[in-house]
Amino acid sequence: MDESLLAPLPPFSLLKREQIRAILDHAVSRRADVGITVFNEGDAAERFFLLLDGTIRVAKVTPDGEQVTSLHIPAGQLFGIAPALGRDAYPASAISASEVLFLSWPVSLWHSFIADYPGFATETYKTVGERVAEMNTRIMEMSTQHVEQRIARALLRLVKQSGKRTDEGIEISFPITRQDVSEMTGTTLHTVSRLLSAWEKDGLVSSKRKKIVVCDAHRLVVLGGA
Amino acid sequence: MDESLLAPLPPFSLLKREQIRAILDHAVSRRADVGITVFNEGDAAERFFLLLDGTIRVAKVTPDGEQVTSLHIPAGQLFGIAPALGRDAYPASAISASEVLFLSWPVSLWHSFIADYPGFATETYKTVGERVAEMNTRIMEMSTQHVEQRIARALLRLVKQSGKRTDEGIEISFPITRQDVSEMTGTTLHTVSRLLSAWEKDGLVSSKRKKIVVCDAHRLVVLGGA
DNA sequence: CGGCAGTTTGATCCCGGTCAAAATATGTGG
DNA sequence: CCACATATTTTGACCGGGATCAAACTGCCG
Repeated sequence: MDESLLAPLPPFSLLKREQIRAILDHAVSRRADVGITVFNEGDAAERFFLLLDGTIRVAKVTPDGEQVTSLHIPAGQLFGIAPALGRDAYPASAISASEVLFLSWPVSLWHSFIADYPGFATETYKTVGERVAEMNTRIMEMSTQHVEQRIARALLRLVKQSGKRTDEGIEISFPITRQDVSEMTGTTLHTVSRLLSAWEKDGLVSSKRKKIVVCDAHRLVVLGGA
Repeated sequence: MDESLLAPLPPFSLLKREQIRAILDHAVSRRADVGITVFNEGDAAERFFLLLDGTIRVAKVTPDGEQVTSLHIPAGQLFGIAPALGRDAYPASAISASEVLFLSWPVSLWHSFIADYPGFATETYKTVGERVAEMNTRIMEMSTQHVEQRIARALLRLVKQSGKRTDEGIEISFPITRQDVSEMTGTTLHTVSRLLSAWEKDGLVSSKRKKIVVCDAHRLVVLGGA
């Protein structure tokens, strides 16, 4: 495990090489296939995590078994940072949305990280702030917008966060089903399917099984409502 | 301004009397009538606040002027804590939902508060954590539940947070209109009105103009879905 | 080639939004 | 204290977006 992996990431950007080395020496690394649950909502928050590669889906399950995806976490970000918010249980589950590679540390180290490494706290809370802002926006969207606009925005968010340029357009870099999109937007896979079909006919997107490519982001933005 | 006002509040509970005195000496206090905007979404985050009395409504406005209420803040809590999350602008507006009394400090003091007063940071981030959890729940509700359940839960949340026992039941302690409830639940005042009328007929609630009393919380919980 | 996971498409229904209007409080100035 | 203006609430009629139900279709993997 090389220090240069962590050096460019926000939480560690202000640290010296030997500090990063010390942090790495305490880390446990793990790889997981797509669809693996890293931790479950309600579990005792015993570790916190850093995603090195892949995408993590943060979801809650309703009493009657329906999934609701509240957030996607791209490579390079911390996740499962319950201890930073004074919680002793994870408020949601973390599931790999692709093959993933991540590090983790016991929460007992959290306070020493904060104390010993300047900038670590600041940078961490900045990502918390971004996620709060994103959740706030989601709440606003769900309250006021129609399904079509919500799906358009959801795709744009994914594309911005983890899109890969291809010759057709920008592709979402992890496998994603209609069902997944419906869980992000509070609809049904049927509605998502109908909409994507229509958009494909218009040349807005192009999708295969578990794959979505946004061809005309600009028109999608318009659909989502300036 | 007396130190004993702050002593029992979470962010200050671990501090010594003279520390609280020092904090108070830097504070500006202000009173405001109902409906006053304390700060606006997008404003430069120059101060952070502590609500001493009353209730604050946190809201965003959609591009086309519709309001969405994302949170209610009860007396005793910090608000406008953008600096804690590394933001330089407020992500939402704060409007008084009743007559309010609050203190505020310039953000420049934030870091010294954190550095000088043990427990202040921890307690602050704990409330952030609670709000994140609440927003998460809101997102889940909006995704999966029907209007009736959402309104039931919204009322229960308000009643839990700032309910006052009366002989009829538990009363929401600040003036609240059908419109307000609709902005919390992403519906229309018409639907809220119809529902409250029906519930009143069933003896679940009792409401006057700008006033809602929950008479049978238990049955409301059932309506909201275990 | 059979079977499963994911997708598409059609038909139908109903919750809750929208439009419209009246009824009821509250406040204000004369 | 009354008359009028304004804010809030109530109620009815109607309609449409999107959920639900149902069934067929299309890769893809063993």
